[in-house]
Amino acid sequence: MPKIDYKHSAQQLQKIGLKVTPARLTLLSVLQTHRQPQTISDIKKQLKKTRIDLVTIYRNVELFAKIGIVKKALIRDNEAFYEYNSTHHHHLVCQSCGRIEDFEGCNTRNLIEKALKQSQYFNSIKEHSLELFGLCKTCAS
Amino acid sequence: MPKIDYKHSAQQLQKIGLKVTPARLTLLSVLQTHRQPQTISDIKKQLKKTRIDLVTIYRNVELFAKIGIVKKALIRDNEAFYEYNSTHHHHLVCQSCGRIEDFEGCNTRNLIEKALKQSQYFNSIKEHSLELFGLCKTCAS
DNA sequence: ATTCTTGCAAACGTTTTGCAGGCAC
DNA sequence: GTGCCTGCAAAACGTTTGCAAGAAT
Repeated sequence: MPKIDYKHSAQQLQKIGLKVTPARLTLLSVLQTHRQPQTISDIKKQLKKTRIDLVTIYRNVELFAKIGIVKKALIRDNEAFYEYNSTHHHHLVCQSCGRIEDFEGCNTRNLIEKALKQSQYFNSIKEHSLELFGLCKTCAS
Repeated sequence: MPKIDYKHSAQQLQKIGLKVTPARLTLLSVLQTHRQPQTISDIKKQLKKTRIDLVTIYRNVELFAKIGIVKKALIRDNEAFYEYNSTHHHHLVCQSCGRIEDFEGCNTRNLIEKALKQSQYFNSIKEHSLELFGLCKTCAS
C-alpha cells in the first residue's frame, strides 16, 4: 500500500489549473492505493461511505486520463479500466476470474519500428496497448 | 475485395453443427469482405437493405467469436470490434479518424516468455492483444 | 416433427448530458 | 464575485434477454 500524499496530489492538481476539491483528492487516493486497473464501479464501491456521485467519478477520472495522471487499459471491450499512471507496464489478465497482474520491462520498440516500416498510413505511434490473456494458476487447476 | 465463397461458408457452418441460414451467410460475407475490425453498428449499416435484425447480428457474431471464425479486437473500451479470423496480426489505429491498418509478422513470443518468467500468478498465456495508437498521415498533417 | 434461429419488445449496465446549487479561488 | 465542480435526474448508448413465430434439418 503506497502512502497517500494529499499535499502532492493537491499540488499536482493546482499545477494543471484544476481546482482542489475533496472529491478529486479522494479519487486520486483511491487510484494511488489500488495501483491496478479499476473500473468505475470498482472505484464507486470504495467510495460507498462518501457522498461522491458516480457522475463525478466519471468526469474526473476521464479528466485525469486526458491530462495523463491516469491511464486507460483496454482489458475488456465493454468497460473502461483506469489506473494511476506510474511506470510503463502491461498486464496479464485471467480470463476466468479477472485477476490482473502487472509486468514491466517489456520492450516494444523494435516491434513498433517494424510496424511503422510496413505501414502505408502511419509514420508515428504515440501509445500502445498490450494485454496478455490466460488462466491464472488458481483458475487453471 | 476477397471473393465470397458461400459454399465454403455453408460447409464451415455445417461442420460446426450450426444451421445454414441467410442471415449467417450474409454476415460471414460482410466479415470476409471488409477484413478490418468492425463494430456491430458498422456491420448493421452494411445490412441496411436486408431484414437482418441487430440482435441477430449480436448473437451470431458473438457465436462466431466463440467458435473462432471471428476474432475480437480491443480497440476501444466502449464498443466491441470483430474481424474475420485469418492470419495473426495486429493493428495501427488512428486516434483521430479511427482508421485501422493491419500489421503482420510481429513476434511477441519473447515478450510473453519474459512476462511469464516474471509472473507470480500465471504460467501460460492463451491470447494477447496488441494495438498501436497514433495519428495517421492524413490526420497528422 | 424437432430443434435451432429469428425478430420484436423490453430490460440491462455503462456512460453522457443538462441544469441548478455550491464550493474553490 | 466569478467560474469551475458537484449532485441529481434523465437520457443515450451498446448489449443482453424472453418469448412466440418461423425456418432449417
